Amino acid sequence: MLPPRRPLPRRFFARDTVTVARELVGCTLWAAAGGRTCAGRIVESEAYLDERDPASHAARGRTERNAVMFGPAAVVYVYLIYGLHYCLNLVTEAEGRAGAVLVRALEPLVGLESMRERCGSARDAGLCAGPGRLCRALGIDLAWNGLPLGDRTSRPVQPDRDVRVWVAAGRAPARLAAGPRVGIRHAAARPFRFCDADSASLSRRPVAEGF
DNA sequence: GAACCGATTGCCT
DNA sequence: GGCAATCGGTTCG
Repeated sequence: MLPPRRPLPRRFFARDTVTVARELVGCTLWAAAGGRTCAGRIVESEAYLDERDPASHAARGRTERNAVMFGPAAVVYVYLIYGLHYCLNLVTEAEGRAGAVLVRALEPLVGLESMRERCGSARDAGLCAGPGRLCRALGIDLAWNGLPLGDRTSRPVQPDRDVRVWVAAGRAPARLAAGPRVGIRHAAARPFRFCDADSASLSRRPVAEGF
């Protein structure tokens, strides 16, 4: 049985970033590239705020890289990390206030053949377990930055390449875990990471503390 | 400008 | 568990 496909409205994203991050767990992320459509259930997310959040790219104001975080909600923010991986974020909040949710892991649902092809050897449950792996599995790169969410709002990234990405409803987790964000030093205590505690596709296990 | 480090991953011991 | 890969933003001189 196929997962829900109808896109969530922009107003879902134009809210408090922590609320959006929490409610995204269980939703379905769709991504189409080069005529191949993939989807997965979001099982792990993290909230990144504005100047109030030292761990956020927006902590020190607007730059060329983080500009989309300050724009309208329901837009994709993609950036290069460690010089070799991409991270997918979904912009939140009203226009003018920075905010985004990092999508850290998916349970693969649709297009597993394409994911396997892009990722090489990995168990199916681990194809999208981690922000970098997820982008690789779905074919997401810097060219997607600034793309509005939607199943019709495609953008010809290159003459022969057309991409689209959106989020649909899904199956809410039975046990939603919250805890500190992964791999950050500043504001490390804030419980801005959310995940489905029972998923086999997390980037890492929830730590006992705070769950 | 140079040095340092990051919202990561995969391969090494 | 340790560490290299590899680039851009930030900080410091």
